[in-house]
Amino acid sequence: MTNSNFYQKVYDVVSQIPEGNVTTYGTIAKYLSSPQSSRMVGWALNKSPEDVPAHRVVNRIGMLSGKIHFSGINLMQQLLENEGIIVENNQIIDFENLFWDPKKELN
DNA sequence: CTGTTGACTGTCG
DNA sequence: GCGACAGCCAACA
Repeated sequence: MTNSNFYQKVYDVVSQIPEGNVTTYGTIAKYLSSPQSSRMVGWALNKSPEDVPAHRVVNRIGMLSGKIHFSGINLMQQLLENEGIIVENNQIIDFENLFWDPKKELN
């Protein structure tokens, strides 16, 4: 990481999320610098390239808060279910078990 | 340049 | 347990 590009780091971390796992905006923000920048993560993902699996990133309660930004309303849920993640009522089931911590995995 | 908004989170009542 | 308020920073009108 030559330059501390917040956006680039977000893309980098999100891209490394294993299939079938999810994380939260706050966790990524905290891993990068400050938890307050969680909104910036969302903003970054708004402009995120298709290479970034933004559908694996949800809010702290495991709810698909960003699904409305996807082309289809259930596209995000479909993608998650396709990876083996159970989603119901826009909320990830067994979220804590599927949670992926970059600070723990990437160290 | 000023003001509002946003894929969030934590704290307070 | 739930609703409301504040903080943070960047993009957009």
